[in-house]
Amino acid sequence: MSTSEPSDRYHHGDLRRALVETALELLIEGGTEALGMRELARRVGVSAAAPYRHFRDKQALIQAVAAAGFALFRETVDGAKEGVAAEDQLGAMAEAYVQFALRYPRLYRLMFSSELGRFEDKDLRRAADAAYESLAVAAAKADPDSPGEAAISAWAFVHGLSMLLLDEQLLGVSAANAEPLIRALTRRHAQRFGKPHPA
Amino acid sequence: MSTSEPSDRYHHGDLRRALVETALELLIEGGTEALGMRELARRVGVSAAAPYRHFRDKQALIQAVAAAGFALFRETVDGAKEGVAAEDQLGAMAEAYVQFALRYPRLYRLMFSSELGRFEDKDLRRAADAAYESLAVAAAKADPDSPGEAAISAWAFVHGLSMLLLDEQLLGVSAANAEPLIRALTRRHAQRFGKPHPA
DNA sequence: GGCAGCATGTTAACACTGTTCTCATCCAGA
DNA sequence: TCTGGATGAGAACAGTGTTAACATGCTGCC
Repeated sequence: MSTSEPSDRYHHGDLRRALVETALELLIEGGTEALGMRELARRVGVSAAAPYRHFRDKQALIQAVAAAGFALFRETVDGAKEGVAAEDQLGAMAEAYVQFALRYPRLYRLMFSSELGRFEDKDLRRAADAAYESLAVAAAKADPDSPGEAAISAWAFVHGLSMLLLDEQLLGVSAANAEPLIRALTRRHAQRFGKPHPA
Repeated sequence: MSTSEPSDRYHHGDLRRALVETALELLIEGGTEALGMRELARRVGVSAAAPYRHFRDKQALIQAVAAAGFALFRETVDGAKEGVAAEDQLGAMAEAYVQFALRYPRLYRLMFSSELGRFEDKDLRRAADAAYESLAVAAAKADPDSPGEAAISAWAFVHGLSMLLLDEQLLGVSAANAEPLIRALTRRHAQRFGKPHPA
């Protein structure tokens, strides 16, 4: 909010950061529809053309926002394993993953909605891969026999579950009262894939 | 393509259907960016205002497109279980599910991307639920002990896997050569959740 | 058969958007 | 101190979604 608002100088001082921060707020509140270049410039208190000194495109701006989202995301998921017994870490992280999606639904959607060309923007790609890694290593540790498949499976599961909850596709389960279900499902999944193959 | 193109009359004849069909093509080819009211009208050979006689909004048009997508989706997934042994049906459907997502990535994204207000449009909601059902009953059959959880788990898994493949988030796995992996993962998942609890 | 009414089309306009010019202002280093 | 480059403003352009007012064609009623 009030990181730095000098506001009446000709040069803003740190426009690029201000743009990304405000864009993030705009996105979180109003979704991708509410995130427009002009509206953004208005909020920051700057002319409509100014952002183009810092971002080639609207798309470039969006990529930066998504990258910021991935950083926050990574912190959250990674932090969830602190002080947790090794065998429960995967479950804890999975839970944190889904809860992040539920807390910032529109941001989460943007991060994975992409026609934001995740392939061309290196920063974005790195941020996304980093987030993937933190869950992948936990999954691999839990199922050393087939670490690759375990990672994919875990990631797919939490990602899919998050999307379903966001869409309220799960009959009778609203995002509000979903916590117990999340707990049960993520733990159950982690357990099944965690234990060595059951013969 | 050539269902009916009279083209030079003042009244089109069946504009609504033509709009949805063309919008679907437009979406499949160019993604949600390429799907604009004016461009759509142009393609159909009609004035820019004409679509508004049949759809209140751009959003309403998009909802109709998504509903059509869900219908096609459902046919595909449902059809995959024909002539397959009962115990393999869930796996076959899961495979068909992911392959649909890979064949029509932009359509699939739209169907689940929604800020298309899946809650307000009854037709769309029904179409989506119908698609959900067909996989859910197969999952429930495979794991009668906890049919609810099994359904959610299966759905989440295939949905998440689809999204990951679309994003090329899976390192080294491009959509092109993904088929063996899909086979292995879906079968493995179906099996694990299919067999009654181990231990 | 002729005619009213309604559904469906058109044209013109509005407000808004992303984007790009050109010009103004500030700041940093020679 | 002065100059050049980075960063801002302002005006303009093409394109968009949407609406209002008008035109056309089809259908059912006398």
